[in-house]
Amino acid sequence: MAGVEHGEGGQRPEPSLVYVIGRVSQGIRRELRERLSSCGLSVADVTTLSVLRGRACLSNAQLARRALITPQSMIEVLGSLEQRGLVRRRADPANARIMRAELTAAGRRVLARADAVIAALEDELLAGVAPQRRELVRGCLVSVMDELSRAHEWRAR
Amino acid sequence: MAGVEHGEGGQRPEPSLVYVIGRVSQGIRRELRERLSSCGLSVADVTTLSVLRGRACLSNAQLARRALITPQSMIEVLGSLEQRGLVRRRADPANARIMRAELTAAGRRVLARADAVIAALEDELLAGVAPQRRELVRGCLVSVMDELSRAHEWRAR
DNA sequence: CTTATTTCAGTGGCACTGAAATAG
DNA sequence: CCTATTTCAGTGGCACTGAAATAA
Repeated sequence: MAGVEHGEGGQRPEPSLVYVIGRVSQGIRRELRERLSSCGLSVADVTTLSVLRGRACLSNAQLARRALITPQSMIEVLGSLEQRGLVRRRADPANARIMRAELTAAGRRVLARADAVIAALEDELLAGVAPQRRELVRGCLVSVMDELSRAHEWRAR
Repeated sequence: MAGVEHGEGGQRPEPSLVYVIGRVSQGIRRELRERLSSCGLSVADVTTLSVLRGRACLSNAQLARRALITPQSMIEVLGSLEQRGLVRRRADPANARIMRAELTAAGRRVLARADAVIAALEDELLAGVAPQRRELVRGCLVSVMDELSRAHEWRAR
């Protein structure tokens, strides 16, 4: 008599969007952590690599703002990625203090493998959502992300 | 010449939904951590309290499954909540091994304060999203959450 | 002098794996 | 025995605050 989790069909109050996102993010991070370990990447690694893709040569501070974490946190992720040869860093010609980062060929390769893992996960998770709705949800979340970026940058001053 | 982050208007590849959720969740967790500290609550605390609301008397294992974390992780959160008198735990009359948890009056009170904080955050974040779309987003994320629950329970065996 | 960036050091929340005891 | 739950112990990823040095 262990898994007695029968419906109890009471009308529960609808959980707010923030609560739902919190739970979803918890689950996704868990799944990603497990599946990405085969690529030798952490969740933070992949986030940073993906931010770096197509927008080469970002500074540590810029990366931190885009990933919504502090510069100090980004330093550690970036240091690990550089050590493994997935990212290359060079001093900005116009400002010797700024270190601009970009993907290496190896970084691009491993990111492509991670993309496949993530695409597979996404297919599973969105099995019950119509394709046109997926794009709509993505758009709304991008809007939320922009709002968060504003709050984050504001707080960083 | 510090914040040179001008548009560079290149057409970047659309970030996948998993990536977007990852960034949004990072930002929301950050905001919540900061704002909830005034209530003396962590993000994990609020998640657990909200799961417990309306579904009184859940076991530690049930709570863990609903919060998409391991029973061991939930033990710590629950222990902290119990110590602070926000949650009460009692042995199940039918199974002395199972400890069923429920909110105390104090727990309900502090959760109400957290709800106000969360509602305010939600209003800010969804400023750019039409009301009818919000419900659509919520519905899709609930669907994703169900899928994650299945994966989580499956892996727990 | 002021501001932005990089970076070192220490701290802490939070989830993890492994393993054990208990109850049905 | 077998399964589910609870719980202790140790580990680790990851983001944090604080503070310092450097460059424009």
